[in-house]
Amino acid sequence: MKGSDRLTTVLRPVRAGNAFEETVERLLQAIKLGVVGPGEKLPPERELAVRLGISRVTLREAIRSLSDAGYLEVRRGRYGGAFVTYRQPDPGAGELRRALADMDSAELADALTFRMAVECGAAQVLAASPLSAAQRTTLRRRLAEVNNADPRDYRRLDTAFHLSIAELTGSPLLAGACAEARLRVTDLLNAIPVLQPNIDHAAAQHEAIVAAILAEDPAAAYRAVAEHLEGTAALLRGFLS
Amino acid sequence: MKGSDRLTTVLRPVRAGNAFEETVERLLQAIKLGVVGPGEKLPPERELAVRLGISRVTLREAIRSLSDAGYLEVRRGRYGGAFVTYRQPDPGAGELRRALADMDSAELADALTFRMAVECGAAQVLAASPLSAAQRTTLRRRLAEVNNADPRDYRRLDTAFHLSIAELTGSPLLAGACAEARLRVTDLLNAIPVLQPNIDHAAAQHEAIVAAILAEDPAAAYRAVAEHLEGTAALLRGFLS
DNA sequence: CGCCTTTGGGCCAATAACAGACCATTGATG
DNA sequence: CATCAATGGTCTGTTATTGGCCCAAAGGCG
Repeated sequence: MKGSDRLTTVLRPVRAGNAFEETVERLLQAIKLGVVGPGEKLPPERELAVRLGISRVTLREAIRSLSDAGYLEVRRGRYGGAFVTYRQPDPGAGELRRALADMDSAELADALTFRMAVECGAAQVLAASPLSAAQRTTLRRRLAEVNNADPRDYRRLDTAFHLSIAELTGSPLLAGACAEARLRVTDLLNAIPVLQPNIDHAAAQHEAIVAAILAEDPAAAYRAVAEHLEGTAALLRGFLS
Repeated sequence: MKGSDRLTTVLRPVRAGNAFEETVERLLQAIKLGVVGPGEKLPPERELAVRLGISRVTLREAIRSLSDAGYLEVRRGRYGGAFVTYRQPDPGAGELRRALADMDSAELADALTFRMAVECGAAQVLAASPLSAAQRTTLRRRLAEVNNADPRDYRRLDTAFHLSIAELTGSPLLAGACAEARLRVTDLLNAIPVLQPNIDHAAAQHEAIVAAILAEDPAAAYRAVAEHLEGTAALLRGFLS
């Protein structure tokens, strides 16, 4: 990006697509990030439409298309709803190649850079502020959850852990940015096989991140998060070249 | 924000308003951030509509309303266009109070936290990567521009300096996030009188930021940016209580 | 069993937004 | 002074999106 491209930075597209497409994308995010886990259901259409700021008709079209694509199963009547049927595919090396093929290298670099900046920033901000007992507890609980995760739930709880850090700062804007960042690489992350050595390694790094935040040491938090993210980033970049 | 509010983080509104409102907002950003300075003109309608991803009709309505509000002056014919007439008001203390009244305290805290995270992250990412000669030059030039700024142009060049850091990372997502963050506090910043002691103080901090980045020292970059932003943040917070 | 509540399903009329074609104005330039 | 190219101004028909209303299914409860 050239320095003179300031116009491009600010005068960028006002909307990413039409309401239908954006809604599909958003719901897919919720599903793939595991915000709504397998077997759970989305909020009722009427409520969800309000949350998303769109009409119920548009929402229903989006749900319909996700249901056609096999992500959701819709049931009518009381206690009905749109239930998540999606499970992360068990990834092989081919899976990752395929996922990477959907993304060009500039886009990948953008996403990785963005994620690095925003997650490091969030962790430091959190570490730089005095933490309440409740915040400490939440952080420790999320950490314990990832560490005890069933391998099938690993990605979901890992995401939950990372997002919690941003949410604990109390800034919805920051939490949204981290969710966005995570999302840009989810398909890739989900395509990486979850192996025990990787989990152990990540667990140690997660511990370091939490320790730095609890110690209210921003510099250490930065180092811990940067190291953690650099790991997967390097792995993904490696597959591209 | 409660930890269980993950739904709120991801299932947030798909669009902030209708196309017209969002367009007005975006153009106002470009004007207030000084991306298009006083006397300069916006890109031609046809081109701008493409950039913003909206129809020309909608864009024209937005331009019309900004022109009615006195931000723009539209001239027809070749070499015509929408020229920026807006100049930042010379602020007094009352100005700041008024600007703060438009924002509740949660919103302000959100914006300040977001800005802190995202600008610190950007500076660190930039400092953590090997810099090209061109990048170094751009950075130094922007710094010199702020330092030599006519007081009337100070805010604009200050914004340019901060945005450059994010842009130099080469990540449009990150640059967009920084622009967004800056924007959330522009009205407040513009309402703070620009006094010589403040300029001198900021200049020293800007020097420190650039020095840290050029030295490729992320930790120092974090400290420098955090200190710089904390200054204005504390000032603004002070006015609220 | 019959009713009630919650939830998805369908439909319709009104409005927003768009794409594209064409007109009008203006200043430079030959 | 006539022409041309770039630019804003206007119109028209089409598509997307909305809000509101009512229907249909399904499970719980008296």
